[in-house]
Amino acid sequence: MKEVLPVFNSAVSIDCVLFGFDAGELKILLIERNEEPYKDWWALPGNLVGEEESVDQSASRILHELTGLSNIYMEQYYTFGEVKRHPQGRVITVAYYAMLRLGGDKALKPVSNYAKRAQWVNIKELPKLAFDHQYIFDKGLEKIKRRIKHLPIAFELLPEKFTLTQVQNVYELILGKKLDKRNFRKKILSFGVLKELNEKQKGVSFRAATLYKFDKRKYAKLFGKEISF
Amino acid sequence: MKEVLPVFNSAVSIDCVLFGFDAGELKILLIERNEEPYKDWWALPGNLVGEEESVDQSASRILHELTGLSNIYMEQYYTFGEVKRHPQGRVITVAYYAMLRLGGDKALKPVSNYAKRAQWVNIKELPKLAFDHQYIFDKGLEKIKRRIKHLPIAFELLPEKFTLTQVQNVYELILGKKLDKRNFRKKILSFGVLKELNEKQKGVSFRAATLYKFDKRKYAKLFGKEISF
DNA sequence: AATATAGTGTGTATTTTTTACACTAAGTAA
DNA sequence: TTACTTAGTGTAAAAAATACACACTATATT
Repeated sequence: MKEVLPVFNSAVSIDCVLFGFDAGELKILLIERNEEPYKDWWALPGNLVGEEESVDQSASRILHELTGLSNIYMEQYYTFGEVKRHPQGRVITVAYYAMLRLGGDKALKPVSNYAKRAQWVNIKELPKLAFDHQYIFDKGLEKIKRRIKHLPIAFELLPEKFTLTQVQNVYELILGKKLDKRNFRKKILSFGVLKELNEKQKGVSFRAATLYKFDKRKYAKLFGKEISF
Repeated sequence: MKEVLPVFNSAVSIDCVLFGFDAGELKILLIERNEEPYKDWWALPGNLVGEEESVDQSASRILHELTGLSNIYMEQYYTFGEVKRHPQGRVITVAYYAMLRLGGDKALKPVSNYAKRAQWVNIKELPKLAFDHQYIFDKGLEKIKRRIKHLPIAFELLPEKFTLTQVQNVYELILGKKLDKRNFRKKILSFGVLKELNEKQKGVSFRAATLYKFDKRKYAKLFGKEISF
């Protein structure tokens, strides 16, 4: 089949902005490159799209290779196609983001050979990034800001059981501003996707907060409805 | 440079959903293909991305080739990357939409050779489309539905001078539902981007409506703010 | 000249949503 | 027992969204 259509015009890659919430900070996963160009620079995890995989599959594969995680919801948000964005040739890149629960257990799996190592980095302390990755990240952050106002995606960053204060922290980190506690709670509970548990936070040296769980069934029904913060 | 990176993994194309409003109907521009595959089928206008143009430039070029129009705001909304979407090989396509003023004067320019002809078609009466173009269109329509609730992009479809009823018609066609006249007017005027003119509609056999103009300066300031319908 | 027709243009009351704002309760640690 | 720290709660005011109906005006028709 390729005989008919082989106008080589570009390679296609995927880049992923993987958000994680840890120790009260919003972080993304960066890799330290082990190859030219930009050897030794930090970059968003990414790779070329395989010939036998869709772009969505490619994004999942990259996530899996880096973290060992599967079945994570990833959302494509933009395709970056400037001619000169890659110094060694034409590469158009499709950007995805995902929100990950960083359980202490889920350490990163061995990263593939194109990277020396991978590391979670606070989004407020990002190093200089390779290629146009800073720009790709900026657009991704904008995207989830808009997104979190309409859908409660923030829960995907939290452990299975969480306190309302934790949820509020995530919102504040993503939106970059303080929210009123009472109004926030009213609103977030009004979505009807949180289940209060008969359980309290443990190991804190002050009054323990009630734990909540995220009700995936009800959450699914929310898609399509619009909600705002 | 290409020596280093020539992993051919896909061709990249652009497909455009060009919306126009004409004779009270919401239409898109379709072309009738003159080449295999899907010869003689209707399809969204599209083409391969050139090696020396960004994907945005490519979208503008395609629009220009088809309509002779330049300087139209086009928005990229999704990239479709299923492996089998093109029967003759791997082609990943980046989809854009634009809203066009269909002045009677602006007839379509000669279409490029890959199409026999181009035609505006009511979105409610689309023929069977080539490739996955029906799906690409569906996603585009969803996108502008969401978009029009937050930004008054509908004006881009209207002639320079228009009546409030025309604006309402566009909204109703895009959203696919009736809106209350009084509430609609209140809302649309509250955006502060419409200038009332000292002029009335002409050539109608009933009470003539007041004409309005769209204030681009104020419109620009709206970006960033959120507004809803 | 009178009338029919078809779309224009307008206001108010009700409900819902958003915002602003401050204190008491509970648990831990000293 | 006291001091400390975070959890948890309600209400009033303002703003936004909704529901709803009739008179006006320009033309065409008789």
